[in-house]
Amino acid sequence: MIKHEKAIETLRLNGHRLTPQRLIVLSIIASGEGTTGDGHMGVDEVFQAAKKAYPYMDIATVYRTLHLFKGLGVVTEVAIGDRLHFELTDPDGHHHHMVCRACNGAFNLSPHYLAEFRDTLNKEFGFEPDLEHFAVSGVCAKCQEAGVKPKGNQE
Amino acid sequence: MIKHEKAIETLRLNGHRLTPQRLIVLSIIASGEGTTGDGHMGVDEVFQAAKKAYPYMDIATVYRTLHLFKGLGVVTEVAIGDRLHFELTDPDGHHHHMVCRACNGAFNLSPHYLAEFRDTLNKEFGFEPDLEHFAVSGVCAKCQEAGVKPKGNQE
DNA sequence: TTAGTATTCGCAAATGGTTGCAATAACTTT
DNA sequence: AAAGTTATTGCAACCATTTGCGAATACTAA
Repeated sequence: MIKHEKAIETLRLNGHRLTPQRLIVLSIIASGEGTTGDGHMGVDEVFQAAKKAYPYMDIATVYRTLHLFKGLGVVTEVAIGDRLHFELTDPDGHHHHMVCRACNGAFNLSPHYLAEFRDTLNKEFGFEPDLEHFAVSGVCAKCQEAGVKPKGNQE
Repeated sequence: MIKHEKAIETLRLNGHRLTPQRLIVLSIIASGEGTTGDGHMGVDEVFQAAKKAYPYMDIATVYRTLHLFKGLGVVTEVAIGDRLHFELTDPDGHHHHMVCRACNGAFNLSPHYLAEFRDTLNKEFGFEPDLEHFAVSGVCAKCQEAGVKPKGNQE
């Protein structure tokens, strides 16, 4: 797995130490699909898997590691129903997410759809939006159809 | 203040009880500019002010009340540097926010800039985004100029 | 290969925010 | 005006996440 190696290289190049905890978290995120099967894992999922590999693993270390990876661009954070989820950063072009408030499903959104928006904000206000890791909340087509009652009252 | 009356009417019409706690929170939000002076208040600001008016006030009640108001559209929630802030909903057309990750400033964004984006998501994916209370994180013009180091590493 | 040192870890305590529950109080009905 | 019903409250416990701190450890230089 090349992603792995590259991530490790990134760590070393930035002067971060190569600890077993970090390698474990990395390999879990890299290999793991999570229970949802859509490519990202909840923090607790990562933690549980990590404890299996290394029983002294602490939840604080998991959070710290994930944030480090996020800062290095190795991993992408997605907020799903106010829990944090993480996935390996898509190497061939970032994608964004649409997160359904009814079913908590996360759907990929190509950056192309945001490019215009960014341009406008730049030109109009000189504001540089964080769209690298961007998620829009809403209700997906399936749940609209099914008339599923979303959790967050949005009226 | 007409806003006040209207909000109270909204409460009654939806079958919610008119408790002193709710009236206090409402008047604080309605009158308060907060320490930032940009129209929205942090939860703790609201809580402190509310305790002055009614010493038994509980933080849980403040949260519950603010969420109720939010659900009724009376109040708008803005996440600023991962703290929740609230403001009276702008009666003549919603506005959205650009929140600067460096200085935590919040700038209004007219809905017009999001209309296209919503249309695209609708047509392309059938996804209905929650753009009523929408905030884009980023770095504002002033902070970019000043080269202020933002807190969240976004690389 | 070992000794030095700065980073990282595990732990425990704190954070902002939410929730369950029994007691209270706002509205309804009479 | 009083009694009944149900929403709402205050409290305390809880949640996910963050942080301070001393002990442990990955790297560096010898």
